[in-house]
Amino acid sequence: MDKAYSPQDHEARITQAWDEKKYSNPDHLPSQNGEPHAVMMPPPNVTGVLHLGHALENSIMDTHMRYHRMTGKRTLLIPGTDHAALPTQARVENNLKKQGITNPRQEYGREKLVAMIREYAENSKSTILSQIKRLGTSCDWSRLAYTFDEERSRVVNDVFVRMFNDGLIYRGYRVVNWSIAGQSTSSDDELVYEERATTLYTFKYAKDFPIAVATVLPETKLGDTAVAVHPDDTRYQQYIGKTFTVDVGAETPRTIHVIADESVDMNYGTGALGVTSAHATADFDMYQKHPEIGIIPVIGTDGRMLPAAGKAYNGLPFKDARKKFVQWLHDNDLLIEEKEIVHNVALSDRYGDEIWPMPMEQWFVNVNKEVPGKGKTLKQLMLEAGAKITITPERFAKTYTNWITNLHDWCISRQIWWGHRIPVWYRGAEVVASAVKPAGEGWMQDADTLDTWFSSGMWTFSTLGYPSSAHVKTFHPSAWIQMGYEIIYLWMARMVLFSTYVLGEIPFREVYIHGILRDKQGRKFSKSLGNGIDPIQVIDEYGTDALRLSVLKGVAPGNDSRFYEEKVADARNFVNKLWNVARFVSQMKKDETTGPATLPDQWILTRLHDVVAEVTEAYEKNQFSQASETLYHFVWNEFADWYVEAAKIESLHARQAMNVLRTVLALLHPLTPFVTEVIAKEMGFTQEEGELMVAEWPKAEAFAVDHESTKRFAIVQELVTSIRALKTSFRIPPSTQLQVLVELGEEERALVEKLARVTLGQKQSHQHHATIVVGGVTALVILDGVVDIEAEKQRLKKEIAEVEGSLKGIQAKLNNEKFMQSAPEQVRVKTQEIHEERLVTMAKLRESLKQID
RNA sequence: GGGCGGUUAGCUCAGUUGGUUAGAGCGCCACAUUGACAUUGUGGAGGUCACAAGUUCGAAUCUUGUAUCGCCCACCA
Repeated sequence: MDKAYSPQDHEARITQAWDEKKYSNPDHLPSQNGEPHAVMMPPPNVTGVLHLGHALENSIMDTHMRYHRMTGKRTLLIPGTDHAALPTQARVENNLKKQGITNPRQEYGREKLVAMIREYAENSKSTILSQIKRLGTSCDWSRLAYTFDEERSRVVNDVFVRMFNDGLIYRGYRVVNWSIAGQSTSSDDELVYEERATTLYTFKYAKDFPIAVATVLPETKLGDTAVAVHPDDTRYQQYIGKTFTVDVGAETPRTIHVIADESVDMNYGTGALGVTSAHATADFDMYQKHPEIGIIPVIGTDGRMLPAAGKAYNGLPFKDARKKFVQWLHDNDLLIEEKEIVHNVALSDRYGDEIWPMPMEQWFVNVNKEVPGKGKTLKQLMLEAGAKITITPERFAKTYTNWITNLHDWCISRQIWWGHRIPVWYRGAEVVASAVKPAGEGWMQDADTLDTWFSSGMWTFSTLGYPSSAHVKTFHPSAWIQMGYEIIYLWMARMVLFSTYVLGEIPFREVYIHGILRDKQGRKFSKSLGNGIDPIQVIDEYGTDALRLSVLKGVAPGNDSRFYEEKVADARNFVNKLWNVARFVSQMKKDETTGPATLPDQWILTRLHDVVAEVTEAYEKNQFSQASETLYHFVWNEFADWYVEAAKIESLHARQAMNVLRTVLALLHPLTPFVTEVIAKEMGFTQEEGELMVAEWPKAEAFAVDHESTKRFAIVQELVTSIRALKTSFRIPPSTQLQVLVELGEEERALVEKLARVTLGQKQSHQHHATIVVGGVTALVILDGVVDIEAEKQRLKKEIAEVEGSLKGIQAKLNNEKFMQSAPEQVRVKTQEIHEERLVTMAKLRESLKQID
């Protein structure tokens, strides 16, 4: 074994070993009797390659999988990628635009552009898959899925047709979010909001119009059909129900209805709202309530004014129309006020341009219509299902419920080309939903494609060969899934929707929500900041095990965390520590590692009993941070610092070393799979590399608990630490062999002498000494000729003051009747024990001080 | 405007049902080249757990309020 662990020399080989063993495929597990335990990997988007967030996800998922696999379950982790319809097309188009192709769709046409996007997607995909491998993720590659492959497309079409026939998917004329740059709709959940300074104009439609309204988008006001006021507003009550004909400088006069609506805030602005039915979501809702007011779209999908805006405006870009209309208002003395305000602007998250509400014919999923045969709406089904899913941390359950409660119909049609084509066919007035072209001549398929979440929402069963049922039956619902909180709405909710509709069951039993990784300053990683870190580069430098450990340690579920190099370096050091412990153990003589247990053995086995129990519980609860911290501490501060040091003492050996190491490797394997595989093979725990992943999970009961030995060893530890501290405080070089008088058993004596570098019980007569009291044992450290007694006097006084302080608190408790009455027995007994021990310590320290005086 | 979360050592963060004198890593100070490891070892300094009130024998932990930072949602024209 090399002096230091070098991940670069081992990881590729171990990955290959895992590939050959195929244990990640449940059909190749040594035991086929385990309980099925399926987890679906959230498929990374092929918009790009993996970033650190994916490294976190893979670490979480794989640690979970490896633990459950070792406990004997039939584990299945399905890997995959997401074609990410609009985001991917946007990425490719934006790249082309940067290269000077201003209108890629016009330039290349549908077929050619789709081919270009496919090429880009395939490239990203293959990079992503190799990155997942390097992260050590034990997924079943034979079941690799892609949201846009043939199998998944078939499921998408099936489900669409079924929902269409059930009346849950409909085509409707409604206001949707339109991106001019992207020439497509966008769902409500994919808008980003930005605060921008803008001008708020207050004006009247005409001189004789009695009510003033305000707007930040004057050009849309050419399409106003009503003014809404609050029914209780005494200023405007007289006008409610009336109509006014106004000249807005367009070709034809406008008819403005004055309507009453509770949603109008009479204290805001003029207390009246100009209703632009066609270009505002809220206004469109009002139009649906009051259809008599009418709707006049004035802006086209290209961002230019429509003929309905009037001859003077027709064809003008909206920005020019804005100027022109404001000028007209000004010239006609209708402009009452111009005010600079900060306004929340909705932007397309992928194309970055302002979103325009536009009325259009689009496809929607109706969430408020009863599902045939279920007697409930999709919304109700989603709420019910949500209650059956365990979400960690719990607080996100509320987030989910709130969102579902406010859910609107979901616009699923997109006007981009990269994605599942809507399986709807038209011929004249006939409309048929079908995966394949209906029989007969003259059928035309809908030109639009489906929202990407329409396909990824079926991920939990589309990956299992649905609709053929055997596989679905075994592995659905998934046992567990992990995801970032930012996709609870986008993805989790949609998986619940499709699973409850299609299969009548929840998609997964448990959801583990993680936060996002930020940089050292707490900023999000982003392209524009240029603070991105390539996980593969981190792996190249520190190794996969170190990366995995560094993103899991010290992080609570659902919380964001910061990523920086020092953390990875720390994890790398730990991995190297483990390696060196193994190296030491492997150098021990074989006969030293068998035979009756020594005191350090009894102590470490007792500790191991507790550690196995703690770590198992932590993994069971997906407390990855807890598991890694317990193991970090045990391996470094107990196994290495005490047990291995004790093992160097010839008379004591360390017979359980192999046993402890074997157990530690198993416990650590889910977190640090590579180094543990290498060591397991080196030590002969496994026949071949790649087998540790199916080793049996350790059982706490396998390790004998010996409280008596633990106490004895604890005294040794405290004694050694105290003597070392004494040397430091008296500035005595550590190598100085002090004489110490103390009553101890043989094993303890050997340990203390070696570890504290002292000689026990040699010199009986002496002039002065320091006193150390631990666990009822008094040790006299002889200081003749080494240090002045005055120093010890000061040290003792400080020590006594400290013990006194703690005694006070304990005594107050014991003298408190209520404490004695109410505290549980366990706590009381413990407190009394400590009290007695402190009293003894105190007495001995005081006596010692007296002697000096 | 509504909802949620954070505030614990110089820094980054754990702290699972309330129970010894609140922990870790990094950083800092001092010491150490001892036969697994300098990707090291040993010892140490450093915290009134944001603040206030309350519940309790006992609060970092539960309740209420305040401050402050952050996130999400919302049709503020």
